[in-house]
Amino acid sequence: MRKKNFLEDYLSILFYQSSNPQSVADIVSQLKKKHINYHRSTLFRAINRLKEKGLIKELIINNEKKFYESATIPHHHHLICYQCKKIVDVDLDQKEKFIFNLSKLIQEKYCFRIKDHLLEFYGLCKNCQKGLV
Amino acid sequence: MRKKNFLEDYLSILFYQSSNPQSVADIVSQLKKKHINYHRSTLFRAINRLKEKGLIKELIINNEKKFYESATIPHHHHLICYQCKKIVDVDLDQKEKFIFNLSKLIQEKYCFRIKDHLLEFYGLCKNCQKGLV
DNA sequence: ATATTATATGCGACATAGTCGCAATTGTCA
DNA sequence: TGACAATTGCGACTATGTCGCATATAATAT
Repeated sequence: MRKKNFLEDYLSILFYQSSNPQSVADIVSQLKKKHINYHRSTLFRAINRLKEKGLIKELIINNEKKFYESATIPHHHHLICYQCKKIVDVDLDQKEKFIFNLSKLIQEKYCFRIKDHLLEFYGLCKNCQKGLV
Repeated sequence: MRKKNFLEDYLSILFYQSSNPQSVADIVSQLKKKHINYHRSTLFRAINRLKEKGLIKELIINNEKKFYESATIPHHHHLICYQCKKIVDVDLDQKEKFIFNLSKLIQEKYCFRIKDHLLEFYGLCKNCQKGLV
């Protein structure tokens, strides 16, 4: 490693501080507000580097673009609002144990070595429920 | 309804018969093999119509493109192989009850009205496990 | 039988996400 | 200082998906 990368450090902090998963587009607009301009490809590359280094994790929460969050956040799941697209972290102890057991059952039945899983809930957040009444 | 749509019927059958979720790209290449040529936009539109009619369901299983499967298939979950990208349906009774209970807990804790959920497992299928040894 | 009309289609433009190669820049270290 | 490795900008490219417009076509009403 020869050259120090300010952008990576900056993004690390940004991901660390943000409470919701971020897309590259989110990052771009946040940087724009602060008058920090990088070429799109540079941002994609920096984020890929962070991912390769294991500092952030890529999530699958919609099929339009990629979302990332800090890898320091413990494994958790998301509530995704159909209406306002907000993504909220879920934290409930009961989940993990069940998913662990379920994984074991599946490994046996399907001979599939499970490395990771994805559990997301879709619906309407508190705010958007009001809007519909 | 004025004009009968052959493409929709054709796609319905195709989705109904396919055992794995299909992307539009998958559909295109299947049709190409049979020398059936439609413009890309036509296929996208036909698939969207099927989705609106509730005949197929859109899945979120990776963040590159959309996948669809017949809506007649009962709700289930997928095993997705990192290596060969194969998508396998999982069927295990225990899941549903747990997810139902979990949903209830989340509704209470987060005031989030859950309409749908997504549970996918990622890892290595039987075949790709062999390849790695 | 013909006119009407809603729907389906092709074509192409456009938007967005993401990748890649190349050249130029820049920090680090010897 | 000079060499090296990594970062960056730029632009071309691919892929997915949407949309508007003109045209074609099947079903319906007259």
